[in-house]
Amino acid sequence: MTAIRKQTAIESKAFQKGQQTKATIVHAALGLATQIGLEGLSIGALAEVAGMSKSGVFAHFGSREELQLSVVREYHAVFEAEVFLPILQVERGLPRLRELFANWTKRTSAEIDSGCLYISGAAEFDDRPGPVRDALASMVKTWLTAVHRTVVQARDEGHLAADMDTEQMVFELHGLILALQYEARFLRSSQSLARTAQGFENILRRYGAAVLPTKTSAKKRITSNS
Amino acid sequence: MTAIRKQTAIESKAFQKGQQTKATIVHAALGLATQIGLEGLSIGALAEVAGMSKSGVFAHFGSREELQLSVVREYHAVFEAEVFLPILQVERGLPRLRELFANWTKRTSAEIDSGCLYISGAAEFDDRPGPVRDALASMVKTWLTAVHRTVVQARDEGHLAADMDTEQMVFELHGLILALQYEARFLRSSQSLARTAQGFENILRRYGAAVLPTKTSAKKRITSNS
DNA sequence: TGCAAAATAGCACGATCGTTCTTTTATTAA
DNA sequence: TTAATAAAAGAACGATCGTGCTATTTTGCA
Repeated sequence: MTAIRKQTAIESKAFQKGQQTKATIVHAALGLATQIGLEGLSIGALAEVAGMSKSGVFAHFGSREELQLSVVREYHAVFEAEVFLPILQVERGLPRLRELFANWTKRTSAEIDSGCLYISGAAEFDDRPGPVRDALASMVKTWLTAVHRTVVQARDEGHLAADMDTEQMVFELHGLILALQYEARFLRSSQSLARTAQGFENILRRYGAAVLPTKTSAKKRITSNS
Repeated sequence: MTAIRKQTAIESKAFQKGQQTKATIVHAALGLATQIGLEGLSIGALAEVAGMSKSGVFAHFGSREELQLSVVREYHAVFEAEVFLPILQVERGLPRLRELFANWTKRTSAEIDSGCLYISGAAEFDDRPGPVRDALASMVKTWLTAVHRTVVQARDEGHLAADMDTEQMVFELHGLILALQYEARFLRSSQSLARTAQGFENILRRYGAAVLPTKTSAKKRITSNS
């Protein structure tokens, strides 16, 4: 039974306890970072909430910057799994665009307790060059590109005006999300969610969405529309 | 001549050297805070750029928090003088609203080198209760109220649709500014300024601005319009 | 010019920061 | 079960943080 296993330490999954606790640490670090910011994230405080020693935490990353990068990557994975991947199940065009914005809104507003790292990180690192800033900007651009692609698809499906400015629409959608985060999270305004939804409808109307199906009836009405 | 002056130290402007250097310190602190954030602002670094000792700087405020509050108040004064006060010279209605947004945009985009404290501060203090957060939120609300008042005036002048949602319009305008700051300052996008201007025109059109006078011809055309 | 008070500097404190090194504990493979 | 190795802890470092205390310098008025 023991002789059967011939795998070396390199090709095996051996010594994987570290990876597991590292994942736990990164998860805790993301929670801290979304509350007090990536710059406010300290190894000492992280060790305390993780129930470990400072050096124990530190050994997993080798530097504070690498810890920050791990947190950014973790947030990217969470954001992708929660906002982006689900919309691929919805048919292209306006339905998918609606689903995208709904998820995006949900993520931003649900984060009244946790905060959006893409937004707080931008404020913290817009004057701080380095790998963390690069990673953040790269991931945000990736996401905005995905948003743009979804808009283009909606236009190509005939759900938006053919001569519309797709990048302009992405810019305005982004503004709605940022205003939602700002007014809901910082100003504690309770109406931000409704204003965001209304703003989305206003933008859709302007960019030539002939039919404005509701989220529930979107899929069937659009297919019979194109 | 000397006997005439009977003022005490309290009612006189005597010993005002301190006020002067304090103003210099706050000005330098504002420069630092807009670059590295209110939380990143340290007394040691501030003393260095001010050419003073740490304790010399500290004595003017008594605490770090009071220093942060002074910086916030200073930014409020700068913002008011630069963005708000000038628009009062322009006649009420759409012309003033245009001027307001132009100044706001200018302030945000010109701050590609200095940063907007209302935005970075919101990201830093949305989860940090205390006097600094309260001061920031209060001043932002004051400004947004002024924006709303300007919108209401434009509607009452007949320059916007009578049944429009004024608060919704302020929300969307705010979103444009936030998107401008985000994409210009963090993502280094060169097109943000044009997108912001285009977004403003789109919003104006949606909220029923019948005539869309250019900035230069705004004043005369509007008076003959109402 | 001299005197009082304000303004600034100097110094030191406890705390926390990121990081390095050494030692101990936990885990895995043989 | 034992040897090898990963994982975690412990301790200490230089630096910087905010802040208090005590001198020293500068300022403003008589």
